[in-house]
Amino acid sequence: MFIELNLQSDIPIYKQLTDQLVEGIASGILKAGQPLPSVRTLAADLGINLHTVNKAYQLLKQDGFLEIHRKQGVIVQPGNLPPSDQAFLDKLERDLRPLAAEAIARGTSQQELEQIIASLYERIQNPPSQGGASS
Amino acid sequence: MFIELNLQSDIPIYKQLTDQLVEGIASGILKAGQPLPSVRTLAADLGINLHTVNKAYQLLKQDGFLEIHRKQGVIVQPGNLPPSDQAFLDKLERDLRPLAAEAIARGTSQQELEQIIASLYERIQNPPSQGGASS
Amino acid sequence: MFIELNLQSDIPIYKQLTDQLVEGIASGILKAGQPLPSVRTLAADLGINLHTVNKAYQLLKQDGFLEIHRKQGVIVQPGNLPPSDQAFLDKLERDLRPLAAEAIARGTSQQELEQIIASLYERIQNPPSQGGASS
Amino acid sequence: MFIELNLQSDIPIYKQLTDQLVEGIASGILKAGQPLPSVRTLAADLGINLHTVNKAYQLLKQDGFLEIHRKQGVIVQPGNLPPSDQAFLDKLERDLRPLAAEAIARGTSQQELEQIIASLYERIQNPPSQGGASS
DNA sequence: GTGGTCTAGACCACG
DNA sequence: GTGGTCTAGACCACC
Repeated sequence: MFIELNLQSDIPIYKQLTDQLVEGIASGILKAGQPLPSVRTLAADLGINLHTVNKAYQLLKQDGFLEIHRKQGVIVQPGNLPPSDQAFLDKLERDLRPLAAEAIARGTSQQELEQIIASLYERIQNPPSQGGASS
Repeated sequence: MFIELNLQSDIPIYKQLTDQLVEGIASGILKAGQPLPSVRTLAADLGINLHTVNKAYQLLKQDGFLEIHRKQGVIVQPGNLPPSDQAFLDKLERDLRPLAAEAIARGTSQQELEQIIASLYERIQNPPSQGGASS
Repeated sequence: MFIELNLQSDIPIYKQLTDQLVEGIASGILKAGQPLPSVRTLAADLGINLHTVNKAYQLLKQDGFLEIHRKQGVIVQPGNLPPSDQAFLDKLERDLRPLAAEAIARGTSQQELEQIIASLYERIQNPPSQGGASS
Repeated sequence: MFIELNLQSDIPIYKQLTDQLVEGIASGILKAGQPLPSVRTLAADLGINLHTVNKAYQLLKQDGFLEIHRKQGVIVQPGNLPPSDQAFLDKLERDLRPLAAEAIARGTSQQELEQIIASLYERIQNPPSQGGASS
């Protein structure tokens, strides 16, 4: 797996895990229907607690990014990924609001912020490990 | 004060407080040098504990948004607000990354996200209570 | 632990704690990566409140002397300790200034003062409990 | 007066006052027997509370740096200034200890610290406003 | 009156 | 069991 955890970070491990799995889906590294390691396997690989992996998987299942089957194991949502509906856009705005407010208070221009967004879109959609590997 | 807390939210109260105070500064509702309520007063107004208000004030002091004085109480940083330096932009990017990743995974276009940013900039910089109120 | 508090002193308890922990790090008694007692354990050991210990730990974390983890607890900064940069030397000078001024006013010679410094360096770097204990 | 207060500082005003008066004595700017402004005058000059000046004067009187007379007002100790006795050297060491410990922990060399001391001795004993005014 | 410090005891998130 | 958060109530330093 491409997962890299920082156990010293202030960000909870399960959050790092969900974030990177979602980014894997966003980038196409994880494709629809693709199986993911079992809870035990991934926990062992990453050297973390089994419950932590399970929590991450359950959260992603709730959000519709994964399907969890007793026998088949865990697979990336093969049907429709959760949509960009109004509820999501509202949540996005709530999350962005304090970031935008601090940016404004510090004098960061709207352009600077949008440039960061653009840079992230570019890099997430074209991850380094796939560059020129498409042929 | 214009602060509105949701005591049931899973966002810590002190975080809601700091966020809204920063937004107040960003919007110009809180002006440089302006005094803020004492920890006790604000705590009483908001129906929360004085230590929670104090924690929020201390964090904003650390970040350079407030000055705290023995007698004078708390005032909005009258000198230079913290700048939009590279360290801040880096932190901004780290915070934005998982949001952008989920947006991409859900099919939110870069334009939609930038529109939310634009909307936030507009609304934070021109808060309702100040919009053209002079006419 | 080697911590000794004077609860009657006018020096805040959390300050006594941070001072002694920093001295422990300076002396090598506390080694990089070494775990420290949990806030509850240390508070109980020292007969003080857990919040007081927590405050000391948080301050040392801010300064880069400690890392605080959810499960693992608190450990001495295993990476780079905070450096002796210009900002620190400036702060040191600001703190030393009133001490030097009073020393001069009382007729303490520069040599006497430097001798105290030398003595402190010697004793902190070679604490009693480690002095040649290998023979 | 040469006193400069920073009302925004974390250092209590009375402490800034005593520090600067002691430094004035150390530097020779304030000479033995020299009268100091009355509590009211100095408070008015500095724009601070009368009680704050009074507290500073009382502390310096306790330490033997000033004499306070009902009619004559306040004068710099005309007799013997407080000596550099063992009690003072002990206090100096107690105050220096946490500074030295942090310096060691950060890798500041003993030479660097002594250089700061030397620089302070030099500058306090030869204040800018007296440079070349001795002839 | 202000903030600074300390205590006591509670509940929750994390792993 | 760990730290994180919140509450409640107290005393002190500063001005």
